[in-house]
Amino acid sequence: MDRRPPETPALAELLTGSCYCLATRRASRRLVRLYDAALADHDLTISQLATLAWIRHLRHPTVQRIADLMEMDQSALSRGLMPLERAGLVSSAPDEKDKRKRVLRLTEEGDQRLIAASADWQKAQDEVARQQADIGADVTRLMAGINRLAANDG
Amino acid sequence: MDRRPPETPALAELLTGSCYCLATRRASRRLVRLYDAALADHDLTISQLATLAWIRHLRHPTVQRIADLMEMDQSALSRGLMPLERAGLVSSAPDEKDKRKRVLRLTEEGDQRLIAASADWQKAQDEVARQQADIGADVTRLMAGINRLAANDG
DNA sequence: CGTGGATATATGCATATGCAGCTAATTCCA
DNA sequence: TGGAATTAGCTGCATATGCATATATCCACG
Repeated sequence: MDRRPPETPALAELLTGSCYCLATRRASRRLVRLYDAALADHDLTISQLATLAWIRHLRHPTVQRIADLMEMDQSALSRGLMPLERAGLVSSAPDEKDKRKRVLRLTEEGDQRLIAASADWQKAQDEVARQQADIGADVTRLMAGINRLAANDG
Repeated sequence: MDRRPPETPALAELLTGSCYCLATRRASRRLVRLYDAALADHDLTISQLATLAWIRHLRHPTVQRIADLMEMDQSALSRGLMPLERAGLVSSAPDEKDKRKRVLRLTEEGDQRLIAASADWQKAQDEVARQQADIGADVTRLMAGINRLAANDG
């Protein structure tokens, strides 16, 4: 006899992979594994690479500013910076004009590691595009939809 | 004067949001926040809801089997089960035939919480679909592409 | 009937994330 | 100008994840 309880419509839908949240997270996990592996030689994760890139890009990079740009909680970024500072890739100093803020800066090594790793990031990116040429359009469409959701937030 | 170093093509691409990995992860973070908030009243995360749903669905749910289905590392699921067992929503017993395996089971309360929470999951899912009707197609396309990537793995 | 290889779990270690709450600094306004 | 409201950042707490590794089983083969 089958001891499994009867399915409900909602549970059935959730399990068939049609939950937007679960499906997207799954895709995210796969890609992160792929990109992280591509960057492993540089001892950087894709998240850390992005953080370094933002610090290099901005005129006046602070924790909150980067967190906003990466659309993540400031506390998460704050913690994410720790291994980078520990590794000597990022340094920081309080802002002269606003002592609450912490102004970030890439060290010489941080800059070099970022540049070197970005070449392997490009390889991973190209490889994904090569294997699945439409993915760019797919991701673009998904982000457009997601952005519309966010717009309704406040 | 502008102290920012010159951009490289790769870094420029990475920062403009065209990194498949970062874009997907960002979308994932947003959706997780949204669904987790929708489930907060039930003290469940979207991840925990999925885990409970799989346990309820399978004839013979074990850690590895569910990890495979959710496409995540077995150790991650193993840890994810802890709060569920601690909360009394899931119980387990060693498999009679194969003592290495741990057979999972929903408790009465686990079953009730799952059913109750799935109604709110449906609300979140419907709300997302309502605000962005195309998202289903977007996610489907993305997953199809991602699945093609995975096929090239082994 | 061993024993080596494969399988199922768990743990140590590290990053990734978010929320709540705390402190310091700044800003705004009466 | 002085206190309220806001802003930046941090820390405590909890889950989410993956990799490497240790342990217990199981299984197939000699």
